[in-house]
Amino acid sequence: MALSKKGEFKTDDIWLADIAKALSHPARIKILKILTEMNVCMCGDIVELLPLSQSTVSQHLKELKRVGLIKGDIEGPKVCYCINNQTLQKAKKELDKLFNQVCTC
Amino acid sequence: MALSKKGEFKTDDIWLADIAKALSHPARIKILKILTEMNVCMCGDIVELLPLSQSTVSQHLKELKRVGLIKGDIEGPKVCYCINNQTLQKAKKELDKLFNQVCTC
DNA sequence: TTCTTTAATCGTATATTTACGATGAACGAT
DNA sequence: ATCGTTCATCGTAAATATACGATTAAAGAA
Repeated sequence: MALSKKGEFKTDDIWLADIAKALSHPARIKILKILTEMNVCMCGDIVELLPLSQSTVSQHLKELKRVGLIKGDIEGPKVCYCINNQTLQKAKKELDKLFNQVCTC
Repeated sequence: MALSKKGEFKTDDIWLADIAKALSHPARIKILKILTEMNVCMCGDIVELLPLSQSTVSQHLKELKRVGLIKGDIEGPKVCYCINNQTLQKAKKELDKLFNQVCTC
C-alpha cells in the first residue's frame, strides 16, 4: 500500500468515502434494512416506518440511489425500491479491504 | 431483524451511521491508511502527505478521534497519533453485520 | 375527463461540514 | 527568559446536508 504524496485523493478512496457518506445517516441505514426485510417496497411503506416526512424520505432514497446502493423501478404512480446487490457487494468488498489493511488486530 | 415502527432510530444504527460519517471523506480514509503504514505518527507527517492545510488536517484528526477510530498521545509539543484497534474492530464487526443482513447475494 | 394515489421536486430555513489563515498554548532547546 | 516547533483552536466563508410543507407530475380508476 504505497502512500502517494500531496497529490489528489485516490479514486478508490473517493468512491469508498462516498459510499460511507450514503451510510452516514441512521434513516438510510434503516431504509436498507427495510428494503431487505420487505424485499421490495414503495416509498410510502418506508415513510410509514420512519419518523420523517415523505419528502425527507424521498431525499434519503435519492441519496442511496445516487451511489447505487438501491434501485427504483417505476410502476405506474408507484416506485418499487429494492436493494442493488451489485453495488452492495462491491461496497462490502472495498470496506473489508480497508479494514483488513488498517486493522492490525 | 424486527422493523420497529415510527419511533426513534436504534442506538446501533446511530452509532454505525456516525462511524460511516467519520469515514465519509477521502482525507480521513487516507489518514487511517497513513497511520497503519507508519504505525504511529505526528500531525505534521500527515499534513505532508495530504493536499490540505495543517488546520484542516487537524480538524479531520479531531473527527476521527471523536468516534474513537484513532488515539492521540501527547508527547511534549508533538502529538503521536495511532489507530485505535478496539473501535476499528467493533466498526468492522458492525459493518459486517449490516452487510450480511442486507446483502442477499 | 376528472379524481385519487404516489412520489419527486420546489422553496425555504437551519445546521453542519469543509476549508483556510491567523492566533495561541505547550514544551524542548538555546 | 527567549526562540522555534508542533498542533489545537478561533474566526470566517462557502458549500452541503437535513428537514418540512406545498406543489407538481404521472398514471390508474371513476
